[in-house]
Amino acid sequence: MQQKKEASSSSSFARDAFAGQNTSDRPPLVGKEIQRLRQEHQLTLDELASKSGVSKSILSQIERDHSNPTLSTIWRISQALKQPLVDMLSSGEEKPRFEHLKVNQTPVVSSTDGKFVLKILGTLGTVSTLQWYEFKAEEGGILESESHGSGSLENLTLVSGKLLVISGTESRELISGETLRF
Amino acid sequence: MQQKKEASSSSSFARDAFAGQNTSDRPPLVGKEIQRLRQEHQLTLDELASKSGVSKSILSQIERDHSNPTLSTIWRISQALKQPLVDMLSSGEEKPRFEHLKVNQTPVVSSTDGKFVLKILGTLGTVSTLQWYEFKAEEGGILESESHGSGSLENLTLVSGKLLVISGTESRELISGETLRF
DNA sequence: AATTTGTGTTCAAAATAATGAACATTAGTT
DNA sequence: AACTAATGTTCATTATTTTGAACACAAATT
Repeated sequence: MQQKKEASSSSSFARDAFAGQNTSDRPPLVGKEIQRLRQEHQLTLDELASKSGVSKSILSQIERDHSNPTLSTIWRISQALKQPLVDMLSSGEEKPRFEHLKVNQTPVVSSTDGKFVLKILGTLGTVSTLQWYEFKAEEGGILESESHGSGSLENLTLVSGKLLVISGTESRELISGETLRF
Repeated sequence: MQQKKEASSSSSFARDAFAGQNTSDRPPLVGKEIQRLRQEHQLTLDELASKSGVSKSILSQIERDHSNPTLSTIWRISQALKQPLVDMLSSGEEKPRFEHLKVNQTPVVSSTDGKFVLKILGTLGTVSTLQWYEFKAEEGGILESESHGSGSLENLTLVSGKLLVISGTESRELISGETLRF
């Protein structure tokens, strides 16, 4: 065998699931992330356990990275937290770099009648496929937008008021505070 | 226990790793994808086994979805195939055209003193590394957040008011309409 | 055709992930 | 403080993943 973890002396599971590996070779540590998500959803271990069908004892261990979960386990947890599975696999530490856009540096597009304002809040540096807008409209304001390309995904959150969104043949009406992804 | 797979009659592993689950609740089937990648790299099971440190027997089972791999196992395979772990899991993920979050379905975190409210507006399906929040605070409200993972980038736009952002040792003060990326 | 060689599958044993119950710990009440 | 309720951790057991060796099968070589 390639690289064997030392046999545990007496307890039935390894104290640290990934004890013998160095930092760069280590599988993603999902514990912190899962715990964060669970707490954001205001769930206890018991509640998440019954929602996900995963026992709370193993949830506890996974959150503290004392166990090396199975794909189906991670999946069931992600389902219960309504979180794409992939999201839980990012971890590590961050090295923040600031980029501060002042008000007058923010590009603005507005209609001739002034019924709406679209602020281009930016494209994220590394993720060039992501764009970020603020959109304000007066009563009856209409914005017709080009298709943003096949496979593009829009995430629209309405801060206040009412909004009718039409995409192709489908349409939805949003009220204040709702989010539409399409 | 929630839902038990029937005990296998004699062999030591389940015939189908996810036998008892219906289609929509099924964890992503990584087998096909792994097999495809292995063949693209022109590796035999033996070769991938020695590259990844995962035994060829389990590789065989995983490729045919007869086993439910562990996170570290998937990780070691993805490393050997020089493939982002995430790509092997995303194949089975589904993404509805519209996803409409009603106000009361939006998870909310609020401080005990009620001085701030954080809404989890969602994670974009395809760009799974993106999360989206709405944050409201009263005068003096403080939110302390965990690290969001290595290489993560935050894009914060202040709709109104004033906000002091502290990350590690650095800090910035924002006024209404400004955007901070870090 | 028989033999070797390469490749994938199955077997029995070992390691460990998952479970439910008991225990520990914290927070809230009397 | 003592008691209770709520939440998280550890324990003993069970279920299943993982392993290395043996097996089966196919393709190539003699």
